Amino acid sequence: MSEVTELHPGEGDDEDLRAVDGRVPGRRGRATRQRLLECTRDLLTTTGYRDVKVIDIAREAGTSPATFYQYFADVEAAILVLGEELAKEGQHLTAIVTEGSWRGVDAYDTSMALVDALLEFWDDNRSVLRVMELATAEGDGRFQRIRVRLLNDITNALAEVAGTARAGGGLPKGIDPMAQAGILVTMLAHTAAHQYGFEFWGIRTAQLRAS
Amino acid sequence: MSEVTELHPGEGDDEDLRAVDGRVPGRRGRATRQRLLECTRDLLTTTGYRDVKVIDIAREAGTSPATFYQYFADVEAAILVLGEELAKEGQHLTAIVTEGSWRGVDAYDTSMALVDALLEFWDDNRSVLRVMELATAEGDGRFQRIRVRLLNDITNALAEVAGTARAGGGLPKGIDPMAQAGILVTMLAHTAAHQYGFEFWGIRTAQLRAS
DNA sequence: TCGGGGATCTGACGGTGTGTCAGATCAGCC
DNA sequence: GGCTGATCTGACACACCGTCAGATCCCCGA
Repeated sequence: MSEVTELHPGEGDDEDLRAVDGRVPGRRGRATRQRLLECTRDLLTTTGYRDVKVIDIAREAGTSPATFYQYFADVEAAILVLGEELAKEGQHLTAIVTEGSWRGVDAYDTSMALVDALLEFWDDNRSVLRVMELATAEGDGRFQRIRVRLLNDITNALAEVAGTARAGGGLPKGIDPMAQAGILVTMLAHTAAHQYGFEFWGIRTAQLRAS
Repeated sequence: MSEVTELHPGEGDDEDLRAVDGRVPGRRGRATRQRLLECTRDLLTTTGYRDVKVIDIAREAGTSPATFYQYFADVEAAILVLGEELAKEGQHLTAIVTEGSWRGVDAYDTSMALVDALLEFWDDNRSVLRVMELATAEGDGRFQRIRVRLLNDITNALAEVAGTARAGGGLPKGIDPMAQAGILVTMLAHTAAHQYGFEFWGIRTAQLRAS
């Protein structure tokens, strides 16, 4: 559990990304694809999800719509990839949980660090994440899977800690750590999203977490 | 606080709904408008938010796109109205809080009733509500206002109860009841949305609420 | 250095959806 | 029946979608 790599065996370093026709893109192609992705993300923060048009992404990226379709089936597919990137990036958060100290007073600091990092992460990527929420809620399995993967990394780590704490008598038994951690994360996310007295919740949940 | 009506003075019985050109619709017009609204809701449960097209709504309602635009500026405007309807309907939930008993063992039952009602409400209207969530997150003030109004009715009631409980020493002080209730509701909503062991959370939050 | 050939891009097109008129249709009333 | 305002819609100009075939670019071997 100390290694961060190789969590999803079967996938290579890079996803087997391939253009629409099944070809494996070269350097130039990957660059274009990346540019497209970044423009998608930008537009997503600028414009509402419903108003993100392929043509705008292409224009922004200095290319043509046809090129976009060379790499993505539709806008959602692009956002999906952005989500996958986030899932990877989110593993930094796991590190905080696994590497931090959860003994005694340290637990509080670790909690705070986690909450801060979580909030910052969500804040930086809210535009993508909220689409993920919607798509998941609408039953889109692809997004659902990524969402679960993203949350799972954090959740697993938390669950482990919670398990330890429970063993020590600090936490009540019979509470599914998964569900608990999942809700906690969602809660934090929404706290961040809706700006309900930040500090307050940061502290409260931190205390809760530290049990 | 025993009356349910007249919570928003200044608004008449019906909103001053008027067609695109400023006219006040008659009987037929209102019927068409309503039909359009229902079809919008239907399509929203059937199709993804991004794929709800005016032309489909119109077709479904047995009318033409032009007619739709007679009553709504765009699809979002229609959904907004659906949201307003929900805000009104949601006041039933308030009744549970204000009219239920919060003394002793009864508090548990009341909690359960509230949670059940809340979950059912969210479940029945999730398609509209999740659009509200997204639009709110995207900074759309109109949706944000409705969302707040909807939550506020419940939140206010809960906050009052919480205040009472606090006076009785059952709850810790220093916790903003607003924030608490708000999060609670969001939490429940997401619990419902993502189907994390329903029963479990129902019980847990109920206990929490009953302090 | 100079092609050759695959990788990459794009113009162009048919199809669908948008939003707005002006005019057609309808419903209630004298 | 015929008038009048309310309601609806055909038609249009415009925008976006998604897909080709072919143009362009770039790498690599000779």
